[in-house]
Amino acid sequence: MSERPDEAQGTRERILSSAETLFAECGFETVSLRDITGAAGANVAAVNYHFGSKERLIDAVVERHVVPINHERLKLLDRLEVSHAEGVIPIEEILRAFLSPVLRQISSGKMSEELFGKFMGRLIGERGYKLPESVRPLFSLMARRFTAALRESVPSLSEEAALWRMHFSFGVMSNTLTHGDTLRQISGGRAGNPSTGNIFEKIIEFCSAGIRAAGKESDDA
Amino acid sequence: MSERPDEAQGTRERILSSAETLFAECGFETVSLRDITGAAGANVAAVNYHFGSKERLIDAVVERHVVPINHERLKLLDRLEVSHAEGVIPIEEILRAFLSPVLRQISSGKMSEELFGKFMGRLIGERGYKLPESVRPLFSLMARRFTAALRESVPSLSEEAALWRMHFSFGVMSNTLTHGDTLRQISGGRAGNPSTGNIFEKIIEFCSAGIRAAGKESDDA
DNA sequence: GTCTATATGGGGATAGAC
DNA sequence: GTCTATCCCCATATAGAC
Repeated sequence: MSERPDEAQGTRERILSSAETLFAECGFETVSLRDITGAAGANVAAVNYHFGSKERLIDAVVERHVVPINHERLKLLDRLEVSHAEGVIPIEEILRAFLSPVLRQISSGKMSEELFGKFMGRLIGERGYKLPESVRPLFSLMARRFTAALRESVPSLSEEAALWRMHFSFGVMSNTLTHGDTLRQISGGRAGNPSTGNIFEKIIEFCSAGIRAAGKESDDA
Repeated sequence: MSERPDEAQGTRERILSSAETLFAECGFETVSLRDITGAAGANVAAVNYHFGSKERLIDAVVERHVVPINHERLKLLDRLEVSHAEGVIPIEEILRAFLSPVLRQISSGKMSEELFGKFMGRLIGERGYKLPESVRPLFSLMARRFTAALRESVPSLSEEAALWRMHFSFGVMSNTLTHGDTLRQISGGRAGNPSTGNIFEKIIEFCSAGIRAAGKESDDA
């Protein structure tokens, strides 16, 4: 807040920036502080000076992307609820509010598309890494808000079903971001080469139908 | 084939078994050979004697589970094609052929349910690890066979759409296996506590509808 | 705030005794 | 086939000069 934009911040930001690139590329555990500081033109000790430990550097990188994206998601959902105050919000729109902030981050050019995909997938998928405490409540809030929106859109959905189907949609996005290229490999080119925006539309089509599916309303164990 | 089931195999098997448990729990990169041999009551050198390197130990663990599961999938699909020779196979059945071998492995008791889920999810999701050469062709074959089956079931599907929707279904399964418990955490218990079989039925419901979705048949970039 | 130098620990791999 | 002992590399973290 009250920092000057001089060299002091410069190093911190350069470390943060190199770290996010390398983490996306190779994972949190694989990348060493030496890799990071080497790429940032800084020194190993600088990391511990600015962040305290590798662990907290990871937290900083994660927060920097996760927090704004989730706030953006909530803001978009707010707007949808205002603009559809008198009717139901189509599922497609709800999913779009959920997915497009990721697209925006990519388009903003702060991170390459491939890199960002890897980063998000890793963030979701890497075990042994726990999300920083600071972002957990945000995730819970997101789950509540989006689930509620889905249920207004599809009244037949139970809360449980809505939660699981939201989770499934999350899985589709996560896995596709991380492994879209795997499909191209094993399919031998028959999967085409759609743009990111195009893939997101495919995802929205698929998940909307999945969420609308008439459930057997299977009971729990 | 021509090995005796004596002590020689004993160590090898114990290493394999401990390795798969630990890999499932903590990931391939995180777990050290010392962790593995410690748990197996064996020695570090034994790994290199039996497998040559950590890399090839990983390959051995992976093959042991991936190959039988995928053969099972293909066998089930074969049967479906025979039993529905005169009509179309419902998508639900195709997905079931795809998912149930995983369930079966879990039920067989060789590995705990949670562990196996984590292992499969990790196998699919962990970057930086390449599937052993020996299983890649099997994956390609799977993609071809299951995509073809889907297209016969839903003739309006383009090959590209079928591949992507198969991939999406894969993502749902993978993410759910790895992170089903995450949902329970962030939802504060409102997601219920369904059994594995129950979750798989939810997945089949969701993905069947997604695969059937009327596509805008969006063109590529 | 940033560096060099170093402490400390753990990793994979292997030589060689048994 | 299995063990001990050891090699060598690289990791994180920190102390202390500038």
